[in-house]
Amino acid sequence: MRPGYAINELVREFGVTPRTLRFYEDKGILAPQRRAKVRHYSERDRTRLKLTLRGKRLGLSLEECTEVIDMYEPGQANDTPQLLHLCEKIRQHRSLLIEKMRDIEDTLKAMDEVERSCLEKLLANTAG
Amino acid sequence: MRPGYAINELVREFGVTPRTLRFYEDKGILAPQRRAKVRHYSERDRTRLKLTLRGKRLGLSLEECTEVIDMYEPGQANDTPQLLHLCEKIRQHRSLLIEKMRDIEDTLKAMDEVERSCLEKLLANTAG
DNA sequence: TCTACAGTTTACGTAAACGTAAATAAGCAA
DNA sequence: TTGCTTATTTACGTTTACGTAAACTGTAGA
Repeated sequence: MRPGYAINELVREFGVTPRTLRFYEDKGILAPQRRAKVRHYSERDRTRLKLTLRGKRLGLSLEECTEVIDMYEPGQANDTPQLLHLCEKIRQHRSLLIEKMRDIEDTLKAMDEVERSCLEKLLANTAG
Repeated sequence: MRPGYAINELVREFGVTPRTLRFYEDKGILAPQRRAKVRHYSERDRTRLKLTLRGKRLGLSLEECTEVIDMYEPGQANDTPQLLHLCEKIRQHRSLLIEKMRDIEDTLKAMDEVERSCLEKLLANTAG
């Protein structure tokens, strides 16, 4: 039994349903081997799943997730035009991520404000 | 003409369609006044729209967005149980945001790696 | 060998977030 | 007032990302 994962192992580890894994397979995100119809996921599958779920948490669509994953697995992009194209895609995704970062920072600041005034009111309540 | 916004002003400013604004109205996110059937959006509407779109960029559903917005507009939450509940919601949302933050940082690091190896290859190409 | 059970396939269903088309109404310019 | 443009309403359509039910299969244990 080579290192690999049954469907239910990934299901438990990542808190998704089997349906989700099969759906991702349909979409070409995962490509488990079969031993008599039964799926066996590789380390690479697990990584791609992890990256996909991370992308989803950031609001990416599955298609965008695969785009990002494809950037991580440049495979054989060795000629100059392809490398330049990859660089450009990286630049774009990075600026999107930085925008999200700013969004989060702004939201966190605002929430700190709300919490502060909330605590003040609570203090006033216990004092009164 | 009091300070306010026509539907097309918001449409242009935020790059959404009128349909989106009407949809958000249906969902109770926006509540423009009417002058003979025509919508006029207030400053508050504009702010709520802005916060909604920010939330969407972070992968929140519209329902989650309204939850967050409601936190910003605590209105009259003055009794202790409500204030405590608000504090708890803040705590939860904050931890979600921090998780997203980490996701972004991890992704950025990985992308930096990919870019570096990409630039190396490019350099090798021009050198060869 | 029987069976319980985990996994698979097929296919229709669903919720969210709008898109789009058609008919109607309102505002504005000449 | 006519004509054009913009806004509104109604309602069905669409995409994404799965959920869910039904029927089948493979396999490990009693």
